[in-house]
Amino acid sequence: MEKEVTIYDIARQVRLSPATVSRALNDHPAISRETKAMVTALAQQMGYRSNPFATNLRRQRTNTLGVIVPRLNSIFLSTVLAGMEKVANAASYNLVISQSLESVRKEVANARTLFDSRVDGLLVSLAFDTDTTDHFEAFLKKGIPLLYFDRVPVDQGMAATAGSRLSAHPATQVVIDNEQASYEAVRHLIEQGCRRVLHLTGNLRCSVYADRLAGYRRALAEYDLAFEESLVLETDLGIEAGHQAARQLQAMADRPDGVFVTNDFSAVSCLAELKRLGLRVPTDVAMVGFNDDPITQVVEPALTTVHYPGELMGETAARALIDTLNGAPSPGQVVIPSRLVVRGSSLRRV
Amino acid sequence: MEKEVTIYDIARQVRLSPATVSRALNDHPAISRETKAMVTALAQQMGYRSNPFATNLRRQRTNTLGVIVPRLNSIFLSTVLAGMEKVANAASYNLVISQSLESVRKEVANARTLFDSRVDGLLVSLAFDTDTTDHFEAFLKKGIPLLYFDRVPVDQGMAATAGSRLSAHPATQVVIDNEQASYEAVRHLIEQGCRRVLHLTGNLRCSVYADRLAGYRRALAEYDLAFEESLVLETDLGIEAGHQAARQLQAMADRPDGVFVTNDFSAVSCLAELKRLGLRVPTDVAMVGFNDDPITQVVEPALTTVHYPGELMGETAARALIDTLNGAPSPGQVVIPSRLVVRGSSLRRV
DNA sequence: TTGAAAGCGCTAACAA
DNA sequence: TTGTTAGCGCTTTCAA
Repeated sequence: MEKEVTIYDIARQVRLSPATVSRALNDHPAISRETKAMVTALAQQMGYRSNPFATNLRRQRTNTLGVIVPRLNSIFLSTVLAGMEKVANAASYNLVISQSLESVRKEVANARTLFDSRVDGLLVSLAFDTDTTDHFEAFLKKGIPLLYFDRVPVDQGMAATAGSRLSAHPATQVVIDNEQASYEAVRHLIEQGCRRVLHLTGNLRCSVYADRLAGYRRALAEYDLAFEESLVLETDLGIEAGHQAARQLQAMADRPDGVFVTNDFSAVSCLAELKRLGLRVPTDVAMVGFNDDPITQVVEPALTTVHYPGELMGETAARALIDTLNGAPSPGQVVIPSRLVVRGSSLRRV
Repeated sequence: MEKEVTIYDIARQVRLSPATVSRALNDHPAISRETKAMVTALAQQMGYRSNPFATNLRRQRTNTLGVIVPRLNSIFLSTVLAGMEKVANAASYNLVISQSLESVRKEVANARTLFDSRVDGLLVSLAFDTDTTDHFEAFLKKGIPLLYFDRVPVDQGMAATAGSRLSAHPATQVVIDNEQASYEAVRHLIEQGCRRVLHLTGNLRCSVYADRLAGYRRALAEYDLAFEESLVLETDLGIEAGHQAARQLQAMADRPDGVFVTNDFSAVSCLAELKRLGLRVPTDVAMVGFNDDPITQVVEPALTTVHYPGELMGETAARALIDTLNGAPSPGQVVIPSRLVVRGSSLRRV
């Protein structure tokens, strides 16, 4: 374990003060070309590496962004993270990632940890059961920029803020227009001839699912179709939820002829079970999923779904946060485009 | 932006020295109960939070583990990361995660960044085309523990070290026995009556794929089946690779009756294409995948695969690294159990 | 263009 | 059981 080289060591060698070395290394304008060249070369040669703790201690910033996601092992979230990492890395920020495992308790703890480790900014997608943002107040109080992405606080969902462009809450948010995307998905099913559309979804306290339900209702209303409480299945969107939904659907007296699932994985498992039960997709039941998970393209029939650009969302969120850190004003709410991708599972009219 | 509370502020209030406050806060044995209680209470009340940079600068450690993975948006890797995060978090370590995007160049850059940010330890799964570990030498030289998981340096794969329990390289590694897992998968196909088994795999310079090929060969040899170069397809294991493999298989003169794919996603896309081409699975072609991705259970027929416990691997790796940091000797090579999960895609004899 | 000096907040050896 | 003191490595104000 060798001794670390410091700017003092370099200073001694070049017979300059540590201050000058520091300036030279930081490309300070007041330092002469030659000095800079000399110092840089020597630093390189001596294997110098700056000590970020000393720097951070001095500068009072960390060049680190905190991230809290519900889970790491989801293809959507890891794609978002990949986008964030790309942008953060390019701007020489590190990402400290933690997962709430869909529990507010853990989310609160994570927030606390990240606050204590003094991240320069925070990127958050909320847990299933988070219904308050009190645990993020500390960041706002300290002026640490906070950005919500995808699952934002409920009172900030698209449906809630529609009409009032500005949210009272000072945090930036990056979302897709879940209400509209859902509306289009359901409208598509109706246009394919569906009259009873089952809606298999997640926790409705979550902004994304609440907004999607709103879009579902809007589409029904527009086509004068009655909204039925019993056609909305609130589940954990797991593999089992899909199977069960299929069985429920089949058992219904007035059998639905369309299913809109807010998650591809669940949709695919529902589709598989429907086929097993002898129902034809899309003939008997047309289906639309959500996310455009790669899985949609390997099932038979391929699943119609809402394309949801995870990587772009991650990039956008990271970029927005870093911009804020650099003094730009908060962009408020950024809406990432999404679109319906029509495939075999919903195409009935040829 | 309020002023931060420091131990000096607390010290002033309780009329003690900063050193005592520091000790009290760190639960130092030499400090009296009452003092501790008093200090802790006041700290809490004043909204004190320790400054990790000062601490790190002083202690010369960061309580941070670096992670380099090929990609973030893979269900397997994000599951591994989830496991790591859980363990690290519990031991109050932060994870700084970066992705190499399967490129050595980026991997080298990431290693450099993490080295400079002085992580206490490093967890690495190598990129596709990494064939040297020179860029990690700096860590070893500085005595920073290094642990490889899943994709380890080639000269350290199971096949290479079989027999010689100890590797010359000082880095710990956490892997599954790819050679054995692959052997069992192929043996299973053979026992189901397959005589020509196509092997769709990834970059053979990667330890995992090289080892799996070795297992494939061993199984063939054991049953006196000839090894044919042309039956090994080295691809990027993407969705297209699966499709293409299916088409190639169909076009072969002496058509293979089994396929062993080293990745479920690719396997599933191959399966879908085989069905499209009119081949029956498992009757005409029996299939086995690798990873036990949830996707395997929603396809028809369900895919036989090698269960590969990502979360456990992540937990084990993080724990091993942290143990090393706490002075435990390196466990050398840790082998995580894996097992063949037989499902419909390979079951021919009833 | 460069240097001196102070200080960021904390910990630990040594002393009491 | 507590205090004194020095210093981790860096940046920055002020002065030259």
